[in-house]
Amino acid sequence: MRRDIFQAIADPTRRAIIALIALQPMTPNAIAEHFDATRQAVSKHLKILIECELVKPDQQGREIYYQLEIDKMKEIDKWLEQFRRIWETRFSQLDDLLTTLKKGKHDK
Amino acid sequence: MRRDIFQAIADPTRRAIIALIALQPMTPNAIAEHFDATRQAVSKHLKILIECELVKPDQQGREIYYQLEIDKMKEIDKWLEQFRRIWETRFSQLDDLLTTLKKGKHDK
DNA sequence: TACATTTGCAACCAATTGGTTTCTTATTTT
DNA sequence: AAAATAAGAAACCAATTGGTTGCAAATGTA
Repeated sequence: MRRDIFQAIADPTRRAIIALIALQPMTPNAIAEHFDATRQAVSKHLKILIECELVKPDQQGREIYYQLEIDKMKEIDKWLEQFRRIWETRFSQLDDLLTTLKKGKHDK
Repeated sequence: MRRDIFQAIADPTRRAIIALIALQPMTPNAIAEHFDATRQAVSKHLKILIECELVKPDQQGREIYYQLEIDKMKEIDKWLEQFRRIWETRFSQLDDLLTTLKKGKHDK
């Protein structure tokens, strides 16, 4: 079931879970209370997040705290790099254009 | 069919299409030739990409060139921001720790 | 005008997805 | 020891997905 991080963040509930546990680890029940989702639904999402190593379980007695592996998020950032390079180039081109226009205005 | 950019980039073929047309617009046939995907499959992916405004068609005679709306990619970057803030904080904390350790070493 | 090319669209299909219900196991609490 | 709580696992279901095949429309070429 070849699971990757891009599939993991495709679901809005999963993105909400990620944002929720980014700051502090939480149990499935605690997470479920924050949305109108059942504990089981949250559990299934967590399973997917664990599969692609975006989330790590931490058992504490009978409770399991799930915490975000923030470093894994850098993979998205890394993929974005190629596009960031493009939009920054375009921006500097626009910047050049504006500079040229400004110059012309002063010259007239 | 509430489509968003995160769903759009979830599919690996779609990510490949995005990367391919990022630099130069292409026709569906040209795109299809780059993968082992049929023209129709590519067309369906393009339809999804258009729906979430990540790609724009540009008709030129009987050919249609599809080009990436690079600005739309910034939405992902914007979403990542909250996590970037966290991993940068953690990094500077680690940095502080290393500085402290180094200091101790020099002091002994 | 007839033919070829490029493309979109609709119908269909198998696989996957997100969710539910039910059940079992493990750990607390009373 | 008995009851309550936390959570994973399995079976099931409707909706969506990625893909296919076949067809029609539009544009270009002989």
